[in-house]
Amino acid sequence: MRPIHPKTKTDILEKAIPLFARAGFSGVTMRQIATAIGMNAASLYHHFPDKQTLYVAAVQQAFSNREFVLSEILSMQLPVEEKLHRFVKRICDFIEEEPDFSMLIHREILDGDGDETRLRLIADHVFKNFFAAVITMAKELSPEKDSHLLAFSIFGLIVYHYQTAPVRQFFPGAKPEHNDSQVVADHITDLLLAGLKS
Amino acid sequence: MRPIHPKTKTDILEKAIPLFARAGFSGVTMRQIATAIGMNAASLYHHFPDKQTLYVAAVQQAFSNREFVLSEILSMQLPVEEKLHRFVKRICDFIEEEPDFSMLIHREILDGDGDETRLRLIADHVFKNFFAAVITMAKELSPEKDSHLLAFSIFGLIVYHYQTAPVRQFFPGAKPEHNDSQVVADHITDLLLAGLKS
DNA sequence: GTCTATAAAGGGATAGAC
DNA sequence: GTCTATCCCTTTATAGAC
Repeated sequence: MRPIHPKTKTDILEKAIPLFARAGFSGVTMRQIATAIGMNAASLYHHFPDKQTLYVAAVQQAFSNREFVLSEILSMQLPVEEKLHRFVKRICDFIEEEPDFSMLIHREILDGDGDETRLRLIADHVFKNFFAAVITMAKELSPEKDSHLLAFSIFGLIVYHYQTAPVRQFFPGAKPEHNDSQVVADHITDLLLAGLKS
Repeated sequence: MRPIHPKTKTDILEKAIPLFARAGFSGVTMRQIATAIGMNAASLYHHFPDKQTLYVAAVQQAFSNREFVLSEILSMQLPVEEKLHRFVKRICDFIEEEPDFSMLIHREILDGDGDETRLRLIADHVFKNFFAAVITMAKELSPEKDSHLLAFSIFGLIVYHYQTAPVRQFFPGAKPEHNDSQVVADHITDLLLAGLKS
């Protein structure tokens, strides 16, 4: 007589996450979610009172258990240059492995503009650990700079590259290897360490 | 007996742009657009055959006549450091002045993933001139680097900062002046020129 | 060129059988 | 816990008067 409810509920959310990530709240219907799971739309209402609640639960589900290990890299006994490189590479790999997660954050920042609750969810659940790690990393490299601006600059360099990946292919100089995390991480690390004048 | 049609059609698009920018295609109804203009929803169908056509026209309208002058800065007789700074500042100011435009690009890259036509529209109409200017700038500063990666890195540094503005306030170290284009441009220029080790 | 009225379809949500 | 059936409202889109 074990409860099997938790699994079912989580199954729904896991199937809903990629749908919401790709089309947004108003771009996905309850019928589409139900079809993706292989159940009837009415059955969703047994697990969630309404679409909004299901959506918020899906976002929270997507944002939980993603506290991946940047701190591990920070505590390594390595030159800071090597640390930074591993650090950037780790974030690149994560974004490549979890495209739905990245798209959902991207979309939440866009759609949640003005909704403090939604934005705080991202800030607290998603970025908090990332951010703390980047701050630590940045201070080790450049203690006198504004760490807030610097942390978002480092994130931006990485994230924007993947955000624009679908459209980058149409620009001059685009190469297949520009989507290789090793190449991207090398480029970003080099730029961060030495700047344009290197 | 002058034709007043063009004006009316453009008026509709100009009112629709901010709505689509903030809520996306499926987040905006024909009634909302009509209300924003002060006309009946049915009347919209006199100007556009359907919602999809109106949307595409709105995006094209938003993306046209935005060829702002970066080339002017490039041709100035100034030290490259000063050029870069003006260049970055110019882009920051533009994003601040045209938040709808920036949000619409942001949203189109997200939603248009996989749709080659929509992505090409962005590539050709919006970024083409930006991109060419950044390439020129980057090559002047750092001819041996990969100019494609570099151009997107420079864009990314600037754009990501504004993208995350609504959520940045919830992070440690956030200050009001982080939303001042002068402060942002100074930070980014410094980082690009000298890197973290400065 | 804009309106009212309305058709036709879609989508959120509920009732109740199993 | 899932299904069928259905309600009801919204939305896209059309028809036709003015």
